[in-house]
Parts: sequence; structure tokens; C-alpha cells
Amino acid sequence: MKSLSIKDIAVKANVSITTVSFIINGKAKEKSISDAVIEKVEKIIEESGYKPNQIARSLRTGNSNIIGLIIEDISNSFFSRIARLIEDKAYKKGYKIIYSSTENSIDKAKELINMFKSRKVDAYIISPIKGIEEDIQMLLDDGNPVILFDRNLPAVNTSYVGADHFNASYQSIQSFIDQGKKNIALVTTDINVEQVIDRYNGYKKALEDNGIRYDDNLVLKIHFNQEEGETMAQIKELLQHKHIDAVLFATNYLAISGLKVLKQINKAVGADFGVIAYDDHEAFELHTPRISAIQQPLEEIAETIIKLILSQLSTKSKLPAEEVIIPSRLVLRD
Amino acid sequence: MKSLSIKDIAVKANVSITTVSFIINGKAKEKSISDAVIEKVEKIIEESGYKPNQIARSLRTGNSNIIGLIIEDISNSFFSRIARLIEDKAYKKGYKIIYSSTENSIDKAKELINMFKSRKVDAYIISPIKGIEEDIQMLLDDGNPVILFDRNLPAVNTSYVGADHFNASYQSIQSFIDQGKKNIALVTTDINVEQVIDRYNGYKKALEDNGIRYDDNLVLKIHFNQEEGETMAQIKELLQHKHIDAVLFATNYLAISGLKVLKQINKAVGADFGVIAYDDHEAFELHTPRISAIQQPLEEIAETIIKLILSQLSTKSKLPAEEVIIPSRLVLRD
DNA sequence: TTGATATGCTAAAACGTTTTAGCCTTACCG
DNA sequence: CGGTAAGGCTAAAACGTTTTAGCATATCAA
Repeated sequence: MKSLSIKDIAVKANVSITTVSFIINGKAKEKSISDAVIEKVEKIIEESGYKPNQIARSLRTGNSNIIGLIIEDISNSFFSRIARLIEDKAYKKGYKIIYSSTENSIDKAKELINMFKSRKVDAYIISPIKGIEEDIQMLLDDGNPVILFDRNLPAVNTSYVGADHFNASYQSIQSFIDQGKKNIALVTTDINVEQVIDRYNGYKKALEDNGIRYDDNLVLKIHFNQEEGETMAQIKELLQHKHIDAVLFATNYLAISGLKVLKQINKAVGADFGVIAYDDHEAFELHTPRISAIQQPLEEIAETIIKLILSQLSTKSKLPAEEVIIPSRLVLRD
Repeated sequence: MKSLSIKDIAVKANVSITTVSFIINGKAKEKSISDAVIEKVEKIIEESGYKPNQIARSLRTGNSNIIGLIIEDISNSFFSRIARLIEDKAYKKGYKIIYSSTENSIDKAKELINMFKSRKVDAYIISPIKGIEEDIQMLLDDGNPVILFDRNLPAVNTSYVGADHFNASYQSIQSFIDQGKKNIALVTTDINVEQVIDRYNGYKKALEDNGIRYDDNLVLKIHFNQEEGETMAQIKELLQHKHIDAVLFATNYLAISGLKVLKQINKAVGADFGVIAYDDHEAFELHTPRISAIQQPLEEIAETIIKLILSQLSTKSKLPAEEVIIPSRLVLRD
């Protein structure tokens, strides 16, 4: 049951291991192996179904052809869709992905980085959280390509790809105001990451620019890992007791909880009450009425990430860090 | 920038590599290494931040502590949620997951299996498609643990975990009939996997048992990888030109397309027109009216998969194949 | 004829571990 | 006091590759 090794092939073909290796790696010509031998060996490999042991290969060459992907939660559709796109594009270039979810835990994130490090992944794609700056810096110091996405870590000097959270948020609020809304709420999370802060700042700035006083009571910060029941209770509290005519939800799962609440309290979304969600979701298009949403350009984000990773990987020298900010799209519905 | 090796630690501690290895692997006592040495070495490891090279380890020991997960599509919420649960449980036992999506392509699936094989993953969790039976059989012949889930492959004798698709489908139809529905449609896919066939058979049998004639015109088989636009056109065709009073969608994404169609043609779901979806989705609870759905017990499925994998992994002898069928839950809404 | 160059191939080291077999003391038993 | 066991450690092989250095032989130019 033992699987074949290069040695078995060499013995069968009656040539040296070296020769087989050259052939496998397409260096036969360059190393001037005769066509007869190439053909013979290739035939044997084909027939026997031999596949090189990647582990041995990795040990010897020092690279694994694996890219580590660290995200918040694969079951969140934003991440799973990005993951799928990244996987797809990476696969085409011969790279595999190992992924893991941090669940927003600093300890888990650190552990994952170590885990990937000891697995010698060739590159890291990370949707980071505050508190792992040092660990990422160590990766960079060791010469590993690292791309951050979705959230930036200003303290770390490496490439970042993300949507323009500030402007998306600003535009949403502006569109509410253009519709004559005055009391606009923001439901966001309390995780302390740049992308969430940007969304908050966009909200604030848009109000300001339109001469509307910012009211802290209209901003609800939901604790990250809490039960949905509690989240809904807090949103209900906000929507029932303040005279609010529009609300921007800073994540799609918060918007979903919010829509459930609106259903419970029988408050209809429409001309009198506007809703915009950050990150689109199938439920929004299907909702009656359809819910407006900010779409992040997933395809473009994934594309950019892979492009950056591959260019890092194909050069030995360290490339300068790039920050790619991709505009989001506000989709107004109904 | 080279990372530390066990040798560096050995030199620093002025002991042999063997000794360091024993200590790292918790065999120090058993191999009667003195406490003084243990302490010294551990201190050095701690201070230097040394982490064993898993690749070298894998090469030597033959196992990788990695489990390969092959699914249809990580961006489908059913799979991403299962993946998250599996990842979580595996992680706690010290296993990592490498996953990849087959996109229902036999070639891609075969390629993935080979890829995982050459990476020497310790076990395989596969949501399979027809056409890869031989490849899976080869894995089994080589002594690899393989668990199938979601869809079974009757030709292959290995453990399987899945929901009771037949009965879930049967019950859904029965509930339509109990509500007085007579012309019940089924919108399903044309992928030829057991789980889809079971859903179809459950539909058929329920009609039969209730003395309703099966009508092939009421069954729509959607081609797997086609554009959503076309899918919607076909569904529209079905719903407009047949007098149908209820429809069971065999997957959640078909149900979503179906609901979009209903919205377009202004047909309301309600007492006159019943809808049940296979696999729940956030959109269904939020829809007006709320849409009934069949919930697969994700947590239980993931739990069972991991349990089976771990028991396989902890014994050298091959355990008999187990088939675990877990009941689904029909959630009737509104 | 000679030295250089090309052709065709291989031996052996190296990657970083784990593990087997065994070496040297010291302790203990009879 | 001789023999055995236990304690404390290590040398070296092995896992399956890639790659460097180099050995023959043949060809060719001068």
C-alpha cells in the first residue's frame, strides 16, 4: 500500500533518481537527457500513476505552494465568497489555500499565524484584527509576503486591499439626506478595526457636511460575539424609542437582525423609513420592499489580492507596500 | 532570516538533537531525561520562539495533521457553515483543514484528490459526485480514512453522514397535501447524486401514497452550472403555464431564484400557493410571508463527521463503514 | 594529436525532523 | 565482587525530494 517514490520509478526505468527528477521538473532538455530516456520514464510515470510527494518537495525546496488565508469567519457570506474567488484564482496558478477562521479572537489569530508559519506557507492573506501587529511584522521580517484585506492595520507596512468604506458610508447617508431624512441612525459593531471606524466616520462626516447635528443616541454599537436575541433587543430599543426615519446597518448580519426586528414591530421599510445595509445579501433583493445595499466589489478585491501575492511571490526582492482602495457600489432599490 | 531548527536549539543547550526532540514530543520522562536538562531546553525553546518545522515532521512521520475537505462550493452557505463547524471541531483536536471546491466537475474533483494525496493529508472529508468512485476506492485501498457527507456513493464502501433527504422531501409534500394542495411541482437540479435523487423519490412516493398521479410536467430539472437568468426563465415558464398550487425547491439557491420569479410575476406565496425550500436560508425567515424550509442539522452532521474521522484516525485497523442518516427538520412558517 | 566543448547521465549532500539501537555510568542484588 | 538494571544521554539512519558537482564519452576545431 505504500505509495511509489521517485526511487521506484528510477529502478523501473533503470536510470538514476536524478534523471527522473529532472524529467519530472521539466529540466530534461536543459540537462540534456536523451529523448529516448525521457519517453521511457514518462511512460512509466504515467502507467504507475506516480505523484511526487509534496512534503518531501517542500522540505527540500523550502516552499509549499500553499497560501494561508486567515479570515474572521468562513460562514459569513462575504468571506466565503471572497474565499471562493481567491481559491479559484490561486488554484489556476498552482497554489492551494489553507484557511482558518479567527472568530475575532486575538489568541486564535496568533495561533493560526504560528501554525501557518510552521507549515511554511508561501504567503499570507489576512483579514486582521488589532492586536496581531507584532506577529504580522515578524512574518514580514522573515521575508514572507503578507497581504491584508478588508481591514487595514496602519501600524504594519504591507500591502492592503479593501473597499472604500468611508465613502460608501458617506454616500449612503447623503442619499438618505437627499430623500429628506433627518434622523438617521447607525447600527454598527464594537470591533475596533479600521473598516468599522471608517464606516462610522463616513456617517458622521456626511451629517456634518449637511449641517445635521451628530447625535450619539442614534448610534448603536453591538458587541461582536453576542447572541442574536440580544442584538435584536438592542435594535428594537433603538428603533422604538427614538424618532428615526432612516438607518444604516454597518454589516449585513446586523441588517438582517434589524429587518427581523422591523418585522416584529410592524414597521415597514419605505418612503417614511429608509434602510441601507453594508454588504449585499440575497435576502435584501428578495425582501418586500427590496432593501438598498452597499456592494463591495468582491471579484475585484480577490483579483487584486491574488495579483499582489503573485507578484510578491515571483520576485525575491521585497516590493513596496501598495494600498489598493476599491470603490464600493451603493445599490438603491425600490 | 532563516528560521531556527532543532539543531540550533541543541547547540544552544549543548545537548543532542535527539534529546531536544524527545523533550519537544513529551517523551522526556519516558526516555529518562533529567529534569535539569528538560528545563534548560524548554527555556531555550521558549525564549527563542522555536517552532518545529511541520513539513520535516510530516515527511518523517508520514502524517500531516491535516484533513482534506472537498466540497461542491464554499460560497454556498450550506457548505460554508458545515466547513466552519468542521474546522472548529477539528482545530480543537489539533487538526487543520485544507479545503477546495469541486464546482461539480469530475476532473476538478479528481485533481483535488490527487493534490491532497500528494500532500499526504491524514483523512478526507468529501461531498462527492458520481464519477470519482474509483479515485475514492484507491484512497481507501491505500488505507486512508474517507468520510462522505451530504451525498452518498453507493458503489463505495466507506462511512457516510447525511440528512434523511427522502423523508424530508416526503414530509414536505405530505404537508402540502394535508393543506389541500393538488398540483405540486418540484424544482430540482440535474446533478446525478443520491441526495438529489432521494429528494425526487420522496416527492414521488408522497404523491403516490396519497393517490395523486405523478406528472412529469410538474418536475423541473435545472442544469447545474447555468446562469441564474436562465434558471429564472425556466421557473417562470413552469409557474406561469401550469396550474400549480405548491412547489418544493430542492435546493436553497433554486428557492431563491424561484422567489425572485414569483416577485416578478406578482404571484403571492400564501394559502393559495405553497412554497417549501430545501435547506434553510436567512432570506426565508425575512421574506413576506416567511417561507417554510427543511433544515438540515448542520451541527449534528459536522459533529458526526469529526467523530467518525477521529475514531478512524486513532485506530490503525480499518473500522467497518458506518452510514449515519440524520433526520431533517421541516420548519413550517406563517 | 590535443584541448575544449557538448552530450548524457549519476553520486551524494542537503532539507529538519523522529526514532532505533546502543553507549557509558552508577546503583543494586545476591 | 560480578552481573544486571536503570538512568541519562547520543549517533546515525530514514523519510522523498532537488540540486550541485562531476564523470565518461563523443565531437570538433586548430
